[in-house]
Amino acid sequence: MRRDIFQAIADPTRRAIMTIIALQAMTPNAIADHFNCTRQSISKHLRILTECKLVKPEQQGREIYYSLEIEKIKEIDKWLNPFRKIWETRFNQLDNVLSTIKKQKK
Amino acid sequence: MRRDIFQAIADPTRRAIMTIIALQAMTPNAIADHFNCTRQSISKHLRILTECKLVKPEQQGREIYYSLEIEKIKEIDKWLNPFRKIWETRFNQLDNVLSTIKKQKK
DNA sequence: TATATATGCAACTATTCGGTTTCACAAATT
DNA sequence: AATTTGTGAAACCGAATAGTTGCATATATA
Repeated sequence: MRRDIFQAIADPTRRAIMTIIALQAMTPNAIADHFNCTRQSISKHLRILTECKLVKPEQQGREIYYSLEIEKIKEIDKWLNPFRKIWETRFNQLDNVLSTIKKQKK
Repeated sequence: MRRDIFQAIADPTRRAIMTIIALQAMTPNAIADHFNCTRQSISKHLRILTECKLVKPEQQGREIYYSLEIEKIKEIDKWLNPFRKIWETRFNQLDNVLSTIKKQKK
């Protein structure tokens, strides 16, 4: 059972759940209303998201409110960093090329 | 056959391949040297990465050099944007709290 | 207390996934 | 021309995945 954030966000339904509860915490039933699959299926997705800490359950009476653990999402951003550096460098290089052309025009 | 970037980066081997060829384009054989699985397995991963445009093949004689398509990776960054807004907002709110405390100390 | 509601868990199923082995083909080398 | 080298594709396999149905449990409500 691999269970890391990358595998978690691979599923489109789970990404959708993340988007929905980003705005406000919600119960599994309320979440399931947004999809045309069973509540149990959503429950399973929530378990996976909870296991890798992308989501946090909070019991309130017999209801459980799930909310986004925004800190965990930063890990994806962190993974992007080296690649971001590459595209920023390329952008700067393009910038240099453009300013060189500008100078030549002068 | 689902085939989007999120499913592509879900696999750790594929993420490793991306990191390796980020520095310089490489042939499948050269890439496979970094892993203890068969070249064919790497070839399969490269097919998936190519299909969703995260990687670009360039034939050179009988060799094929694979390089990173950095532009495509930006799509993940783009997906992160709404979440980034959330954590930036929270950071600002924390910042406000801190400056309020500071003022009170004065 | 009896019933309805909210939820998670287990068992099952079809499909997908990552890997291997085997093969085919084209380019380089002898 | 024969052989070696670099590569992709197909067939197969075991494990994982996403979904379902059915059940158990706990909290609210009548």
